[in-house]
Amino acid sequence: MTRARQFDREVALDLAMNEFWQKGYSAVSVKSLCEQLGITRSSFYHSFGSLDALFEEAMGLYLRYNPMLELENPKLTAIQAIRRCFKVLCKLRAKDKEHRGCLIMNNLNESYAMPAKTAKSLQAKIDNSINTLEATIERGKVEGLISPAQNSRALALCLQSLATGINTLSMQVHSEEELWGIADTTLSGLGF
Amino acid sequence: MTRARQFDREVALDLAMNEFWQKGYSAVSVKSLCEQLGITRSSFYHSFGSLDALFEEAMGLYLRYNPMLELENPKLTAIQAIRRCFKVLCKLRAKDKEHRGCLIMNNLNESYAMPAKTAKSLQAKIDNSINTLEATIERGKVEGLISPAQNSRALALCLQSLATGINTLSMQVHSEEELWGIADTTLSGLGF
DNA sequence: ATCTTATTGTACACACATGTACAATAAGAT
DNA sequence: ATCTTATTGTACATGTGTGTACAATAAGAT
Repeated sequence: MTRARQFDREVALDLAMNEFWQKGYSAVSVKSLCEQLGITRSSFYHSFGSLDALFEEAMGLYLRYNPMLELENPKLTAIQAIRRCFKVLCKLRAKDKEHRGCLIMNNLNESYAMPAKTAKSLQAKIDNSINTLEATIERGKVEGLISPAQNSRALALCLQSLATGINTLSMQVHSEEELWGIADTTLSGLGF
Repeated sequence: MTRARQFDREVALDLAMNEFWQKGYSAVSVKSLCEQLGITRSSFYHSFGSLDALFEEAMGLYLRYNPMLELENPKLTAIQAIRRCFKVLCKLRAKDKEHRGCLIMNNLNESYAMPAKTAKSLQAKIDNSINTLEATIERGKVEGLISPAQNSRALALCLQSLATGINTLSMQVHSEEELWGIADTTLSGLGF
């Protein structure tokens, strides 16, 4: 019917995700990606449309391994889920040999270099994380594990702050034990 | 004796600091700075040597208003100093109309784009922050306000994580009360 | 064998940025 | 008035990146 693509789109997307993760949005160019992939820019624009579109796709791929997904695990109580979520986060960050932290957080401060739409999409992912945490805390109240007197939104912000802190610190603190120490101590202090 | 400089070096440094703060290291160019200052690149290189050297100077200027300086206030106990430090941080971040977060933290993930020396200098500032926190906790132990059974390094990492979290969250959460809510709740949980 | 069409190759016309070189300038000391 | 010297103006040579345009290619359906 039509000429077949000569490169693997999945491989390209994976490379892009890792480039954005390691180097950050503004240090990734269409040209450098194409050189690494051995394809022409012509092919690139045809397959991905634009660098921003690819960045969006890369974020999507990245979030397929989001520790926050643990929060939706129905077999766990809210508190178990939250603790599990942070445990997985610490393990994931410590396991990363390149200590890249979190793709989403790392790129938040590069919003300025992005088209407004892309920057908003990035921020929305963080809002979404806060909302998921808040919903989980609400679930904990229903389960009777968290006092209804607590402010769910405020607690969710504490947890989001903790996640951010661990993500960033993981770039300099490489031991899973030390990272989990931060999470465990802070979570316990917050009553989780 | 010799021809006088036709622009204000302090003004230029201040502009540079704000550019690095808002846009991040890799989005700031010698050219754009010069255009904003109305000077030639020739003058720029003469006065500052290089963009990296200017970045170092800008970090120095930025850190003159570092909330962590509260930790060295001799009139406060270790715990008072730590709480004051976070109070000041929240106030500072909320007061920033542009919600830029922290210059140092924001640029950590752009390390890849910097010369190795600059990246190390940046990371050293974070290490230094952790060490200052740890020293303050040690002081708290001497003062009898913190149990000697606590792991100072681990607690310092918790606080550094909290500071990072607040810095980052402040880009999306603009209310001082909400930011201080995170700090206060987490600090209390940690025993501060 | 021919046709359709997504994909690929090549080229153009820009824009932005870098670092250096060298001559022109001007402030103030002699 | 002249001299010294940091500063400034202008130019060069180069590198990197962007987005588009158009022709060449090739896989598979007819």
